[in-house]
Amino acid sequence: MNNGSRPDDRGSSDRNYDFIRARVRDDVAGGKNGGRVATRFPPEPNGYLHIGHAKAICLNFSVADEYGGTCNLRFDDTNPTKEDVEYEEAIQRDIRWLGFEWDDLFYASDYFEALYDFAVRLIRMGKAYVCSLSADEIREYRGTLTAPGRDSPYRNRPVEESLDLFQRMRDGEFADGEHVLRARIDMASGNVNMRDPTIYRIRHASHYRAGDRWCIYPMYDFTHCLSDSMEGITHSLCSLEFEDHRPLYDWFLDELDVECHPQQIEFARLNLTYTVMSKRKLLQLVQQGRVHGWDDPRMPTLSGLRRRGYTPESIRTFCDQIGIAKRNSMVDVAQLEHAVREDLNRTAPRVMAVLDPIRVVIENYPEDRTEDLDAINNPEDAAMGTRKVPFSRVLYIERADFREDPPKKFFRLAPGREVRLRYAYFITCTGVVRDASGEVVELRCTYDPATRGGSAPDGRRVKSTLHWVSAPHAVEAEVRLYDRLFTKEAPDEEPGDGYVAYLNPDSLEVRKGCRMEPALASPAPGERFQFERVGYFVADPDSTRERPVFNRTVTLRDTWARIERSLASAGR
RNA sequence: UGGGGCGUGGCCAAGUGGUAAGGCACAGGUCUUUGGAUCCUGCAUUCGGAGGUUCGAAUCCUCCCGCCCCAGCCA
Repeated sequence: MNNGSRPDDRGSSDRNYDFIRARVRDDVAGGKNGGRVATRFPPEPNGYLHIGHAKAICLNFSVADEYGGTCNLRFDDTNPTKEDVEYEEAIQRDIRWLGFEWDDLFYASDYFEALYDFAVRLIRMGKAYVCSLSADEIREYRGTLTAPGRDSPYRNRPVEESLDLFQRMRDGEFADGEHVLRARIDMASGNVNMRDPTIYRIRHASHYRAGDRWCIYPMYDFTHCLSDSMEGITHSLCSLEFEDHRPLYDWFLDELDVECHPQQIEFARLNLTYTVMSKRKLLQLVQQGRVHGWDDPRMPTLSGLRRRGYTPESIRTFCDQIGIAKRNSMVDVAQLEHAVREDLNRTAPRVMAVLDPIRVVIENYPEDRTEDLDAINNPEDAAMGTRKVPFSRVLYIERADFREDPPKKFFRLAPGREVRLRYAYFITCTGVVRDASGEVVELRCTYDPATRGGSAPDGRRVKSTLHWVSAPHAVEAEVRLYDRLFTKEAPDEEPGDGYVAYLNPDSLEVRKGCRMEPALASPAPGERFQFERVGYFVADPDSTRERPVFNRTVTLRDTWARIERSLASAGR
């Protein structure tokens, strides 16, 4: 295994063991499987990976890594009508991006021949039979949650007849739905999964990998456990809803008496506030055009988070912090945001960008003069060095950083007030210029030449520091401000497709005409920055030479916004 | 008396009979050329509820309550 090794990998650390790691640790200590650990991540290539999958990916790859084991990637591609190579490729890309590399790459579809043989063996043993009931009839015979089912009239079909029928199913002699192969278990079981489950169905559909070689396809329950077994998986980790399937998983492996019998262990899947996490709903958002694609930065998909500017490191840290347990839970998205902020604070270079510019003229600064001032690239990391930022007579600052009539606790620029321009000078506002409608369109200021670099020789202090951009040197850019996709914490809890009603109409705000320092002229797509005092941003692939485009990953913690809010609610 | 799970602070989550870790959030304070970051402090007399066992219970027993999953020829 060769994933990005982290400083805080378990092993020798003082971290707690979650119940799965505790179990693996005990199995290894007890010499089970010869002390070998083998896991796998088994997605169906029918959609894009999301942050919930990241939890499973981190678990499987990390557990293997922590015990010197292996972790495979296996595509559970047993339903030709839903799967596509586009999804397969996206899944591989996203796992690698997250920082993991699988030991072996497998496909359930490569096991079709072996799986067919296992099915034939079950028929010979009298443990499976071809059933010719219709889908509706099978449902009817299955009984209900509280009433036992009834035996299919085909349940005692002679072995030879089932064998013949199964062969002919494979040969394409029957139409979809005419027959099905069923395991012969117990129609009265309290566990509905054990009531003679279907293990093969006829599907005259071409498979994205197997082409038209097959017209019968194995079902998940049958395929999954045997695939795990054939791969020598020791611990088969999956989500809670498969708990009821474990007896069936075990039944197949026991009846077929295979060498390797993996232990299935279930854990709770991840739910995040203000988003939805089901592939079906995400697909619907894409298909209905409610977002711009699987990689829309508002999506909880890994490709969406990547485009949003999330780092793989921050997602891994997040997965580590939320833990693994069996109770259904809903993690606050603030926890995810905390993880990126923490990572980006350490690694993102600082730059100055004005998202909602207002002109500032420094009246006592010479018209034709330009200075290059030194700015620190990252105060958290001196090794990232410094850069030069041009300063001139005409600048832009953030419109929100000026108030003609400043409220209490507003420390920024106001008439007669002196503030610092970061890395530049102290300036004092001397007046405003209005347009015909009376709106302030320009600020007039003076600067103190003695404060070059941002500190006053006389020890004079100012209460705030503003970011700014020199107008003649500014790069014009587009900035996309993203917010949560839904207005409700748990849109998923709405019945049916009710979640759509809670889409946040303000989840995307496009700002054009933003002004940035020259360092932002031609960013590489995916390059991340902290716009000082504003937030973390990433260059979007839509960027062009003439017009860079940035996506807001997450805002900085904003104490002023909080004060403003409490001031407002205090009823002034 | 269908089967299978789960209940620890606002949100995650350790804890497995010896007297409630940690993270997020929140609230104060420190520091600061980002109202960022940092650092400090506070934040469950109590573990769904009620009984019981015990010197001692979130942990063991009994009963009760609540929530989630399962009746695809999906995974």
